[in-house]
Amino acid sequence: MDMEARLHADHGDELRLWLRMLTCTQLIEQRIRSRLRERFATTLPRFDLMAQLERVPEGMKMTVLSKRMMVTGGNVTGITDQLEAEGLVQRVPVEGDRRALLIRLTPAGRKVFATMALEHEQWIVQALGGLSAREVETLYKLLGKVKQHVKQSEPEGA
Amino acid sequence: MDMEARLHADHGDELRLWLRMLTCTQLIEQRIRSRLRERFATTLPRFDLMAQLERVPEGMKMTVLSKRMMVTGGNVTGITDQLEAEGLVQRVPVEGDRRALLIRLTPAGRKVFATMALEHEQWIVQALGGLSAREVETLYKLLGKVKQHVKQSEPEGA
DNA sequence: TATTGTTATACTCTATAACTATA
DNA sequence: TATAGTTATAGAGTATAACAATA
Repeated sequence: MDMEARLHADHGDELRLWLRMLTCTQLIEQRIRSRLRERFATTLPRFDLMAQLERVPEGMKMTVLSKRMMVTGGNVTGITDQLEAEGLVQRVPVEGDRRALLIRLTPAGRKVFATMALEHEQWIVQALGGLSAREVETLYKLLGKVKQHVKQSEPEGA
Repeated sequence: MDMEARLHADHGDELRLWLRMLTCTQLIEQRIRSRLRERFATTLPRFDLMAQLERVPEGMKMTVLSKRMMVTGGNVTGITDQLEAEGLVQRVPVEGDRRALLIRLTPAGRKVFATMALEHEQWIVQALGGLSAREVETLYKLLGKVKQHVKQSEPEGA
């Protein structure tokens, strides 16, 4: 085997791994999406936004939320509009910067989210039920490496 | 700790793992999508459809393609229409069943795909470059378990 | 009756870019 | 000038369901 062939030799392994990552994620994600729709008439981005807020009672600025959710700002505005209209989140002025807003869960939003989150967690546990606690940990660590490396090698900007 | 608390005790691990899976996949997927757009003016589903066909020179029926791509039939028709209009795939009648069609890559499509696939593979290798060959293998195996378990516990139908 | 593929539709999610109001 | 958030737009991606032709 010459140098160049060797250079590309086992790249098929990475490709196979990527395709499997995609398949697993899509399988689970599709199920979560349809259950969120059926059970709670909501969507994954809406659930995701609420999940982000749930950890930070004082609220979160749009910019931060946008980065966390990995989508651009306009989208966060749209989802926030929906949830605010339903009384699940509220926009709160930020002292000292009149441009900024904190988005936070309302008490009603917190209650609704708690119900959804409980069931959501069960779906996940069920989906990942084929793994031992040790395997879950191993996967978590290895994907941590992937995440770190990908973020590090970001194509600039982001 | 009582029984019920123990029952739910380490479910947080599964949830954390799921969120990390989602993050990793989205990070890489977003990058792939934007590069496919910039470099080849195409989309992930279009690339995916061609990738499925590339392995099967004689072509693949719409139904099979639909299952492989994990989307419903109407979408496959749409993407196929686009690619056929560009001369990258063709619809071929199936002997013995006049309802069915085989979709296959044209020689032009095969050529175009080869170019894209080469670059695409490099993107993936780059994204997963933080892992050793051994870690790639471990991840692949563990995700294989996940995939198997999820498919097994399918909510019927599919 | 069931299956294959198509059509029509509607909705969610998304990025982009122009815009405003503050800083 | 730069930043925070909004608005407007266009397109990707998807599921659903009714449909025609064939099995």
